[in-house]
Amino acid sequence: MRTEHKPTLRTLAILELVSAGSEPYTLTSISRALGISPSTLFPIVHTLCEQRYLSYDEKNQAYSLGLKLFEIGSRIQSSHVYDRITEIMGQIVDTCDETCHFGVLDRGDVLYLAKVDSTNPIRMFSTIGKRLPAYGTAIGKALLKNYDLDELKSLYPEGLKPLTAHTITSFEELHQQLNDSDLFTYEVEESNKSVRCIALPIYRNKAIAAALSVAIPIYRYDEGKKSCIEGALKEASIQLEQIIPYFVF
Amino acid sequence: MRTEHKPTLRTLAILELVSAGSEPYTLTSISRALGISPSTLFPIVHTLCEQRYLSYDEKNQAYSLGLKLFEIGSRIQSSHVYDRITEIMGQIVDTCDETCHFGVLDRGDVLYLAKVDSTNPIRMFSTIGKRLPAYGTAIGKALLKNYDLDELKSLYPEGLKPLTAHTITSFEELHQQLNDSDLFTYEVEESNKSVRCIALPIYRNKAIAAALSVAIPIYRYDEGKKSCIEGALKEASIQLEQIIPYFVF
DNA sequence: TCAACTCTTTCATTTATACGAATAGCTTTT
DNA sequence: AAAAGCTATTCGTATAAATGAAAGAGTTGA
Repeated sequence: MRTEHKPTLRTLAILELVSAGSEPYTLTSISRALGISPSTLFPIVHTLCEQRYLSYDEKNQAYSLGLKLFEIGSRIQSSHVYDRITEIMGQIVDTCDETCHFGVLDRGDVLYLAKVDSTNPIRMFSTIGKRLPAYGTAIGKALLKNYDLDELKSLYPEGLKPLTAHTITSFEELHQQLNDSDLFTYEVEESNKSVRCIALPIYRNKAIAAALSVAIPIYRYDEGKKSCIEGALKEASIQLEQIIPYFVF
Repeated sequence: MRTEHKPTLRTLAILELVSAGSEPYTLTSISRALGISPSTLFPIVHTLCEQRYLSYDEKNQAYSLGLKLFEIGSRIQSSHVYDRITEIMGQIVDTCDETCHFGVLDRGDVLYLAKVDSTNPIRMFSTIGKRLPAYGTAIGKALLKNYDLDELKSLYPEGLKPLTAHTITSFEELHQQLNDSDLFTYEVEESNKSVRCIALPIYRNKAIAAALSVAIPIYRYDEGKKSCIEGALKEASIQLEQIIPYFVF
């Protein structure tokens, strides 16, 4: 399993570069950014345009992200399983009226796949596709729950960088907290100021496949809210674990 | 502009194949589907896995869609412009309480980029990323408005296939209807039974860049509803045309 | 008006990939 | 229990892509 394919790497590097940047790129700016000569890039970029993975503005000579990736990416969201997940998350929001997230672990980061927010339904999906270091979030801690100390250290070779003043930065403290937690994991202003989170893992075949979390503005938090959320999360996790065998993720 | 790059085409063909199919693929099944030898595919597919564009289930020896494409695809939805679009669409829904769509023309199809539905906010995005032939939808007609007869014919070389019993299947009739419409375009059960649609184009530099539509169940439709929707659509289009210069699409 | 600059595009040679044949591991069939 | 299916791999050679240099094409500035 030590095979790398340079043409594919080049193609993907272009897509990532263009999708990450807010400014459109020219062929030469892509060349500069990737350290690949324009003559190499030329046919690749043209093919990407032809296949609508990139779009080219002839007037400004600028490449930007095409619609194909949007289309392919949204196929995950169009699946029946995805509908079921947001439906189940909706029940939590109906009960507790707080924002609910669903995410998976991706190389040490939480990747947010779904979000339901009761107070502003129009902007529902604004954080979908975003990522945060797992150690700094409740949902991430749920995903890291079964990691031992060495695994944690190898996941973050550069250490635990703080996201806020409250972020856990010691591997030992993180591991201790993960060990101490039984069902739920918690976060107190560790990724966002003035926000608490409660999360729990979703299992598939006795392994953690995903996690669910609820975020609460700190001023709205009390013991009643906590037990309401924990009840709703537990109930939702039971339902999710019934459909999760069919997950793509 | 006649340059094609086979390695890139192969890479993209794999991504499209795996993302389109509901079943997971093996290396050999990808090989069969694309007519490319497994030994060629081998390093490409491994690289795609390494970069998380594909994921590999070692137990079942099955490749499926990785999370990277979801991540990149959702970057369009995370943009500030996208937020603004859904916000403006939300105003239409607040006024008329009917489902609102936003889409662009993509090779003869409407590609739906955004949707706001007032009655079932949880399943908001279920049709995003989907596509329909433009000639069979109000939103598509808005996008085709400035096409002349020859352009329409070359866009659909295989003719206008009916989606329902009411779909327009004659190029002449379609072109006539596009010519007759002044601001709004209409659809009466041409793509979905029991659904009417009203749409209008969104302009950027005097060219049609996108379109907005509202769908109404036929039993709920009357002249009052029609004028309410047309007023809301017109108002929204003015706001959209102010932000549309910054569109990626 | 000319020159300097940016970007895209082409071309011949070096360099890397693509292919079929063959190997090896695994599961199901006979 | 042997064989006939699958599957993922590896290897040597034919073939195709990558590269830097150089040429167009268009734009900005003096």
